[in-house]
This record gives sequence, structure tokens and C-alpha cells, in this order.
Amino acid sequence: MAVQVPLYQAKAEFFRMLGHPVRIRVLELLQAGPTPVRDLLAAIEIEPSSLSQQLAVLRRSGIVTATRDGSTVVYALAGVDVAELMQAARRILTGMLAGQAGLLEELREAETSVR
Amino acid sequence: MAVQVPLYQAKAEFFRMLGHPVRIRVLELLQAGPTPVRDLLAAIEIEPSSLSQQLAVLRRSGIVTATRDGSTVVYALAGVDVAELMQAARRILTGMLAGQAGLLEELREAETSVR
DNA sequence: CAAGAAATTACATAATTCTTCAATTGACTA
DNA sequence: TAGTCAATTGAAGAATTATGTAATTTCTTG
Repeated sequence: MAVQVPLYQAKAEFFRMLGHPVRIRVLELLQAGPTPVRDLLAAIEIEPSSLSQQLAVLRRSGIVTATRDGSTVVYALAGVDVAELMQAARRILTGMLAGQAGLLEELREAETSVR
Repeated sequence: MAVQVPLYQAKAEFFRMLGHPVRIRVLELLQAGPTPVRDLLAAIEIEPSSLSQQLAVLRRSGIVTATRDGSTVVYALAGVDVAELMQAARRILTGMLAGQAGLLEELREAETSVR
């Protein structure tokens, strides 16, 4: 029944789903708990329709759920612990940026020593 | 000097960089240690030039390094621990897939009970 | 019911990213 | 040096994704 998708492809799709600044911010905001669209909109400066588009991407991927409460819609993480992932990403990023800073320094030294 | 990029945008770029099956496979292969392009090419079924394109993406992002050794080029992780990240991703993915399986089951039940 | 707010959808356009083929570079060897 | 293998680069077209405007849907309230 289940269409067999190679794990590396599922992973790639998952990471691609994360690959947008607005989607990242939404996931970070949702870590504080279920949040109505109105609040997301207030926290992220963006057109309502653009936010909806990005929320739709998150919804389709299954990482968040949306429930209607009267005239507002509340989003929440779909019982998933995103914190760990974001931590890992931050660690790697800072490591990489440090590496690049080191490289920059090397380049600067090279420049000053050559000219 | 350093152009200030919001963290959430850096994260988004980082995840986008991961969002391709070939790039995921390369990173997974490199976890076993530095690997010549030839071996990557043997492990991943793909045109050499396509692999090069994806390797270039990884290089530009700074997550891998390439060093030439004679006529072969060897790639390696740029001193970064990717394992942790992949683990986190796998955990979340399995959680999400389990959730979707649960949903599928619900749908099936609903279907059989309605018709 | 009419008007208005909250959120989503439709759709067109712009921008990115993928893929493939041809050309190129660097290194080795007959 | 000519030829060849390994790998990369360039560039064009296809495909996917993002963005903004307008139209819709769903609910609430006078």
C-alpha cells in the first residue's frame, strides 16, 4: 500500500520543506505552543496571503496542524520535537561560520603579507 | 565587516542546501570518512557532471571541502558533525510518518464504516 | 440579512533550482 | 607532445518554487 520512498529522498524533501525563512520562523514560534495565525502575522512582517502559502506548505508536509476556533485558525506543531533539530542546525551553522571567519582571517593575512 | 544575516535566514539557506537527494547521500557517504569523487560516483547512480554540480553546491555552502590528490579529487566533511542532524531528522520523519500512517488508518476506518 | 474581519485560495508573473550536453582544465602515460 | 581519464564548468531549457493582487470562504456581529 505505502509507496516506498527511499529514506534519503524523504529526508531531502523534509529539509527542503524547512528551507524558507518564514517557515523557519513559524516553526520557532510554534515551539512556544499553539499560536493563532493573527499572532504569527504580528510577529512576522509579511502579507497575510504569503503567510498562508507558507503555512500550507507546512501543513501539507504534516509537521504542523491547523484547527479552527471560531473565526481564527490556530496552528501547532504536530506532536513533533523540532527543538532538537534546530539546535543541531545552529551548532553546525556556528561551526561553519567560525570556519569561514577563520578562512577570512587567513585571506586577510595573506593579503597584507603579499602587498 | 561581516554582513549581518538574520539567523533564521541563515538556517533556511542551510536547510535548503540540504534539500536534494544527491546532496543528502553525499553527506551520508562522507560520514564514513574522506571519499574520492570516483567512489561517490560508484555509490550514487548519476551523471558525473550532475554529481559535480551538487558537490559544488555543498562546497559553496562550506559544509564540505575538496582536495586534489593527483588526478582524483577527495571530498570530506568540513570538520562538521552531520550525524547528529541526520539523526534528529530521521527521528522527526519517522514520527511524522507514523502520524500519517495513523491518519491513513483513521481514513480507512471512516471509509469502511460509511460505505 | 448586510457588513466586516480572519484566513485561505486562485492565478499570473518573477525568480530559483534542476538537468543535460558540450566544452574545459589538470594530471598522467604511451 | 598527443591522447586519455577524472572532474569541473558553462550554458540553455525545463521544472519547481516564491510573491503579490484579487477573489473566496467562513465566521461574527450589528
